[in-house]
Amino acid sequence: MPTALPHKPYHHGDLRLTLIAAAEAELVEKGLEGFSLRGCAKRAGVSHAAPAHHFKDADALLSALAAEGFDRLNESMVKAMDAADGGMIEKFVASGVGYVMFACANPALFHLMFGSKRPDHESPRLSEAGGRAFAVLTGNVLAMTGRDYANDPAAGEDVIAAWAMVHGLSELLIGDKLHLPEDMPPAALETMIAAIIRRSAPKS
Amino acid sequence: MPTALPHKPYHHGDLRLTLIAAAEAELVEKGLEGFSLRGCAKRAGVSHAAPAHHFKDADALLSALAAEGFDRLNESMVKAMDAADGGMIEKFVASGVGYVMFACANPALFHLMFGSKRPDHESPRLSEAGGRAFAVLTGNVLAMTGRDYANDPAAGEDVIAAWAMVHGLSELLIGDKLHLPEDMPPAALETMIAAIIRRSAPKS
DNA sequence: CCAGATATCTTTCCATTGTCAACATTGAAA
DNA sequence: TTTCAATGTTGACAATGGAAAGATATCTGG
Repeated sequence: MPTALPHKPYHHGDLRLTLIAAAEAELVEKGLEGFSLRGCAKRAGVSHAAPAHHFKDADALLSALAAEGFDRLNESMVKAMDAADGGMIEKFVASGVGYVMFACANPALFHLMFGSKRPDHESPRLSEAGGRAFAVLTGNVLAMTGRDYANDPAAGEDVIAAWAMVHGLSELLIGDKLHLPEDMPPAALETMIAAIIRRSAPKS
Repeated sequence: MPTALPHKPYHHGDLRLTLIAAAEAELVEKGLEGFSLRGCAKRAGVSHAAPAHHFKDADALLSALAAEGFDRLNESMVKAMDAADGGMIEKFVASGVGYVMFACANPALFHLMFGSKRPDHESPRLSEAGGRAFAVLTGNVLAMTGRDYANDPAAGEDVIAAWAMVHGLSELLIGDKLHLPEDMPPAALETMIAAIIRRSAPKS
């Protein structure tokens, strides 16, 4: 057994990553509206001014967290898509379900990613992560229609319709706007979500 | 006594209504994240503590503003619907376009209404105003299908799909996630929105 | 018509927050 | 070893939401 209790080191080690994790915990617990940088510092066990050495300001920390969120959204879509068996339509539907399920599992993070101006959405890290997630959906839609995104205006409409459907569904579910039966089993919910997303599939 | 309906203040004229208007101006200028109660008071020309006599706290003021927003959303949908000529499908599409256009014209307010937990969404004033707007969409969808909302599960799916589509479209447009051509004329945008909403119409 | 009573507004005060500046500690390069 | 940049800490500041208490205008009962 360690005889000497380790005196808290002056330097944390990897405060940057710890702060991002702390920020997510803070976000989940307090919501974006109650989010506090000092709260994150406290969770990480450092003084209130320590984060400044890793993030320019509170919004920069939220930017990093949002970017991680987009990575995980992307992962959720790809995993669901790969697990789906069936034709391209089913892969498309599955990726959409992955999108919605990510939102439902991470409402506060989703809100940060899509409903807040605090993260710097122009930053390369963030816009590229968002672009990758967007590309999954776009790829699936275009694979179904065989259209040319760059030249065929209808292709853009296909993509927008599909994205709007999964995104709107996510927002309404998160915001608890749909008054679904309380006793609805998760499997039934997922089936319903899939059915609705299937409606937005381009009719080739 | 000229009027008698609500309490008529005297000092300021009607600080309650003035504050709601000030809150909207503050919201539009600073966004929800930069919204400040003291800023509202300054706009209204009163001391920073005056609002407390009309609203329990800042969130209560935002609740009142959100409720007004739902009234105006409702109005936007009904007006667009009434102006549309054509069958029920066109009325449905028009009301959806009214929804999206309201969102585009009032992004900050829309964000307050749907993307914030600060307003008390359980309050009767707010939930009833939201219910009225929801009912317009529901009514149109059911009128198209002739389904029974209470008993036919597919009816609920029709409604959710339609709402998710218009709502998702609104969020994506507001959030500037769709990289639409800069030079796109508003009329073309509206046409595209209508075309996308039409996809979500139940196929009876 | 007058004297509380009441509603409205102001001033003052406090805790919390984000950010800045100044200082302390550490590990690593020179 | 010495220096120094990176990384922490403490202390200060202004802005904010909210509470408390005083000031003032309007209403209401006599």
